[in-house]
Amino acid sequence: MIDVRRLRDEPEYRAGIERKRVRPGLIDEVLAAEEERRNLLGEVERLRAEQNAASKAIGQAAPEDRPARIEAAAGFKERLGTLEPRLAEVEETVRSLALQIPNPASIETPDGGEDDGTVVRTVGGQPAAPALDHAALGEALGFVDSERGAQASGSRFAYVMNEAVLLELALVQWVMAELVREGFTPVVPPVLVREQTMEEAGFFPTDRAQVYELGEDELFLVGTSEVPLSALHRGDLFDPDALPLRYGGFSSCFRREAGTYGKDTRGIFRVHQFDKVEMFVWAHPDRSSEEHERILATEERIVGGLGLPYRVMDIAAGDLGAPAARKFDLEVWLPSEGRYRELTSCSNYLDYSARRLGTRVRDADGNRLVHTLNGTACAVGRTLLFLFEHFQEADGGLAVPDVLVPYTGFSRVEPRA
RNA sequence: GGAGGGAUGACUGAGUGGCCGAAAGUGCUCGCCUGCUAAGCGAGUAGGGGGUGUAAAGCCCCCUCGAGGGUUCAAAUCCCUCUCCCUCCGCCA
Repeated sequence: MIDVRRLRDEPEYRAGIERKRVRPGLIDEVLAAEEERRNLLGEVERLRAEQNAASKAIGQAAPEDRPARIEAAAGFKERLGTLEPRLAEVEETVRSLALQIPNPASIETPDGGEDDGTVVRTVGGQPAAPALDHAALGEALGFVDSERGAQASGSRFAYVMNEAVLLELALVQWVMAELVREGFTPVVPPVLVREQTMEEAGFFPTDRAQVYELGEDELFLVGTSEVPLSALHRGDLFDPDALPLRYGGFSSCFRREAGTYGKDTRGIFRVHQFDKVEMFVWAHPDRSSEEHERILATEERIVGGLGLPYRVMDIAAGDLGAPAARKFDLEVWLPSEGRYRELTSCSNYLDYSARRLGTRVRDADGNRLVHTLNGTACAVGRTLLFLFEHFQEADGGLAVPDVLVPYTGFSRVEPRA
């Protein structure tokens, strides 16, 4: 949730919002509702003050004076009875409008939309396409069965099998070990959460269409472990030296992929269910930018450590998503498509999510909201698919990246006869 | 699934209708004391919001005792619903 006061008082804050895609007029609607709220609030508070004074006087009055005073005080109750519901209504209006407003883009974030991100750096080359693309290799080596997946669960579901599973487990273990070395606390979080958790994490109402819902139990399947990780410190008040707190969550992720019909239909590039190791950091508000750099560096160490060629993109304002103020993507070269595709991503939410969560840090001049950041340590399925192309060998076999060999116990998968 | 007990400030914990935003203790801050440290002594110390200040300070007010609603002139305290924690029984591993 945004800071409505800053929206009112700081032109730069408003400008950061306007650089994202916002429905015209929305901002002014919130400000108008907020002004009405404050006017009503003043009235209600004045009445309540009078009522409180009258009630207090009754308590101190002699018993024989009380009946008359009680009768006189009864009037407040009635007047408040009409004003308070109006105030509640206006407050709800402010809230529901404010929830629709995205976090302002950081001043460093480039202008524009999907195609306007800037390349920060490029690491590695752009190898030619191998004999089989990732989907064909997955099928040929018995790694992926999309057909049976579709029979069991529908399109965009797949069985991952054989050595691909061992590769997945190796990836998770290696990545987790790297994170632990960096001071991250490993977590396997709940993947079903309440609506409130979705909202406080910054996903509802804006991304509700992407989320699976279990109506019977009023629970939602998370699209990333970022959601339950954010709930881990809901309402907490930290001492400054407790920060930063770094968590590495491993979980399955579920996404409806609404609005992606016909996109990325081959293989397991875009599926409804995948496993992911996610970084989530609670940072002191003065130091979130350096934490962001640190998360990015960790992502580069992981992707680079696997030997995948990539480039780092500074994502443009219009492409950030509601909660992020700044975001870097790591795009890896996908030889079969001859272009870079997103593999990991890291965002700084500043106080956007922390405001709803009520997570703060003690500070010399008052308590402040903490900043939250998150980044993909390893999107397992998609990482596998890049390996299928980059580590494919001339005979149709697959080499295993050196860093994973200690975890797989084998260094190559032979082609099938 | 059934029965009961509980949730109070950073933490422990008292408080059954007005004198309670809340005893006491711990922690923390400042001061005193003290070769150093520990201990001791004194004072202060909840959060959020609105108003008034150019700003900071200050001042005034409102809300908050798990969450939401209700009763009452008045609720931490009484009633209802929800969430979470604990104990017992049953069921499953």
